[in-house]
Amino acid sequence: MFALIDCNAFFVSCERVFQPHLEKKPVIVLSSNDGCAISRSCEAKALGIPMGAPFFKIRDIVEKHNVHVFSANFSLYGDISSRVMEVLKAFSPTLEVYSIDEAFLDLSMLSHNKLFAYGCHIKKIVKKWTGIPVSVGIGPTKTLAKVANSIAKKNPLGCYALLTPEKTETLLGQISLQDIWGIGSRWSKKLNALNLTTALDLAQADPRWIRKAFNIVLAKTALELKGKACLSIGETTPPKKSLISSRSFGIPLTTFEDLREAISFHASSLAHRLRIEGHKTSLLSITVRTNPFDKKGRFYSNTQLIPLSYPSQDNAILIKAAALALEKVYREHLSYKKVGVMALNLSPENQVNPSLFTEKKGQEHSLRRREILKSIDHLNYRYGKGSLIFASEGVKVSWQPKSSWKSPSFTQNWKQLPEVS
DNA sequence: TCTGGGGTCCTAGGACCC
DNA sequence: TCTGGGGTCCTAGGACCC
Repeated sequence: MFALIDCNAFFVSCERVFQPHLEKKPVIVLSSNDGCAISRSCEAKALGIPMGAPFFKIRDIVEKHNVHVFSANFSLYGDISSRVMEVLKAFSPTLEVYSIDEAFLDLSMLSHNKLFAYGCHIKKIVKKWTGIPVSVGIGPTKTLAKVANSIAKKNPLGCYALLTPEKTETLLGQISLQDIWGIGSRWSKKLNALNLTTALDLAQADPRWIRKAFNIVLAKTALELKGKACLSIGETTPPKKSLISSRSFGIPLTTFEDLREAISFHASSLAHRLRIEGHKTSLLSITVRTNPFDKKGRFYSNTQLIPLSYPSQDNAILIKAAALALEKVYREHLSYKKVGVMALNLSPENQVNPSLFTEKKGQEHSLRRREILKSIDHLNYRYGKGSLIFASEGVKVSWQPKSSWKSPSFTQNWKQLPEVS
């Protein structure tokens, strides 16, 4: 049996932990650049603010009903998330952190009649120890635990266990396909066209036919709905396969120099994250694009792959490669809205695979580089992010994303600790 | 005026190998 | 006139997730 623990309106709940006066009030958290609503309290949902709504489209509701608005504060949410996960670890030998606000637990050590009470207990303890409200869904497969969780969200107890095939069948008959984990809008449309509309329809379809007509992913979902577990619980988090750093600009940029600064910033930030994760990259990819929503301007988007001659985690190497690639995709007279850099082909940093052409001198050089980069990381850790940067990143930062309503870093910065008077 | 960021997996097609 | 079988790797694109 699996349990899925999902934090309720997670980002909003994080803000509420440190600002309790926000309880029972409509609250939303915006995405980067204050773009879209990505977390809503249930009061905000009740006002008709949809998930992912662009802020300018809901501004009227926000002003009319005094909705409290926050810019995303991801360092705070990440920190609260790890506290929640730490608490959850105590409830099962196997915990899989699925996302910033969700985790699966293996509960196969419990007998069926104890599951529901155990779920309620988990909910109570997490709330008490972290301040975060969660919902608990329990089922014989991950997909069914997800279904149970969506029911738990509407249940005043915040917990629901899907234990018998009869109950499961009745419920699946009432759930439409697009509400099932792993089935998005495209596939549900295709399935509807084939006369499959409820989760039960898919559960009763022949998985071999699904495999043929669609793919292996959907066939597994169908089996999972039937109660046959195809997805196991991951005991360890597998190493990352790619890293991305990208941002939309606060105001559109046009000049090559401005874009190069933004690209350099992302390349630099990737190099730093690679060192933290203990990885090197041997393939970079940069992407530039104009505003896809701009009806008047011509939409332009382009990507360039850049193989490196050897795996690296050095800011200077990544910056140079990315800036060179920018020359190939940059077009004049366009208003760019976003750029990003991706690191691919990751390998462990300690996997020594010296270049055929690297001489002894080169080895010494790379040792020195490693010390320099270590010092940079240390200084930025001690004096704060961005204290020491590469000049190519630019000092004025023309592309700063908007962030007008960010809460203090309550748990990461001594100067911003909440005060009690 | 104003529309996020960071990931994963699968598939098809092309280029290449012996 | 007649031209194999069995593979791998890479890339782009499409779908999905939170």
